Amino acid sequence: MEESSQASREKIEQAKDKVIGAIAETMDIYGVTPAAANLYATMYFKDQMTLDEMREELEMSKPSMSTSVRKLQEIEMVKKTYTRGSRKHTYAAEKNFFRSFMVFYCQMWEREVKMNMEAVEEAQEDLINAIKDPASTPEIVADAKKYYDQLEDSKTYYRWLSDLVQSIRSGEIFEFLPKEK
Amino acid sequence: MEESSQASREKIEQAKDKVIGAIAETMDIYGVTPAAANLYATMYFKDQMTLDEMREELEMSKPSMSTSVRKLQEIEMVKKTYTRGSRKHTYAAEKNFFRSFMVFYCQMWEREVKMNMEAVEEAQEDLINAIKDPASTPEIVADAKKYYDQLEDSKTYYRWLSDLVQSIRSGEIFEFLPKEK
DNA sequence: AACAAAATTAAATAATTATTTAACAAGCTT
DNA sequence: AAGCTTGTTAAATAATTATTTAATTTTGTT
Repeated sequence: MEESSQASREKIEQAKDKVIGAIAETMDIYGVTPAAANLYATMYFKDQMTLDEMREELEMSKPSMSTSVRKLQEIEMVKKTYTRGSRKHTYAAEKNFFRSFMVFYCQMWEREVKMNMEAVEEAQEDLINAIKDPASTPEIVADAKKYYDQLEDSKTYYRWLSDLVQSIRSGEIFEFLPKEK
Repeated sequence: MEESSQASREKIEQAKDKVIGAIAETMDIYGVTPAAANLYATMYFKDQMTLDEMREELEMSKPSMSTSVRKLQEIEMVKKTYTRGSRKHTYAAEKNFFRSFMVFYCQMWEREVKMNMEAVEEAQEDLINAIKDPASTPEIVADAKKYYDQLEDSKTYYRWLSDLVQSIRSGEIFEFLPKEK
């Protein structure tokens, strides 16, 4: 053994690896590839990294690191950092989980609300046409009304989800559910 | 044309298809296969369905319907219904999106909190050992402390997420963010 | 402007995941 | 209990997605 302090260094590495493993494993939630999940978890304990350092540390190809970083930037879990002197690009992990939560879920929920609300509105138009059409039998009208009401009901949910997004974005939610208790 | 009311029937089908398409498309969020997503969206406009009706309607294999239904049951977006008389199993879609939201996200977030909290607690133990170890150099101790504090900070987020789950489960959140405005 | 280094894109391969067909097991009905 | 219907499991195939190697483009330095 060249130095007894090496044992402590290893304990630290072990500790980090436990957390890196857990974060990477739960990151499938965020719809990222295993490479991106591992990368974020690794970066979580680093100040900043270049693509070559990532490749070295994860033992993966540079394009894989490049696409992973881009994907992580999209959901704002990684930000580009400007380091003068070095001409390599440097990137840093967002370490504030609250911010990651906000960006990721708000983005996702807004897409869901937008897409589904649009479809619902269009569908309701069609249903109204069927209801108003004099050629429609009473049975058809009843059916159309039933679906119309079901869709109208679903809008309550989409509006609520939209409100939730607003409340997270504005930080209002933390008045109701404080970060520290 | 055998009956002019057919045009209205078609308008209704068109309307449903728009919503079915949108729901199925946004359901990748819930980590289900395309088959399961399509199935749920289709069931959303039906009272209840048997496996054979699903196979017929989606033009897919019965085992595919069987596994899709099971997956949807796991996240409680589909429930088994008991229909006397028929010996075929029948299933119904959960049509209350609030309930689906609750079950899905609470389940997911609880898993994330549990896994990551456990890893963090274990890692912090290791770090304390490194800090207390007399063989550790001052540099090692400083490093270990830095990581310890970072992990301690992350616990604030996990506790908050856990509170959010509680608040959704209990319905308390709807006092702050009402369903209808 | 020319060169070198770094990053990205494209094409090919590898790995994973979804779906189907075929075999099996469980559940009713007579 | 035998036989038919329904549902599930297992193995094989198909489709998709992730990753790599190779080629190209971009960026910065001299």
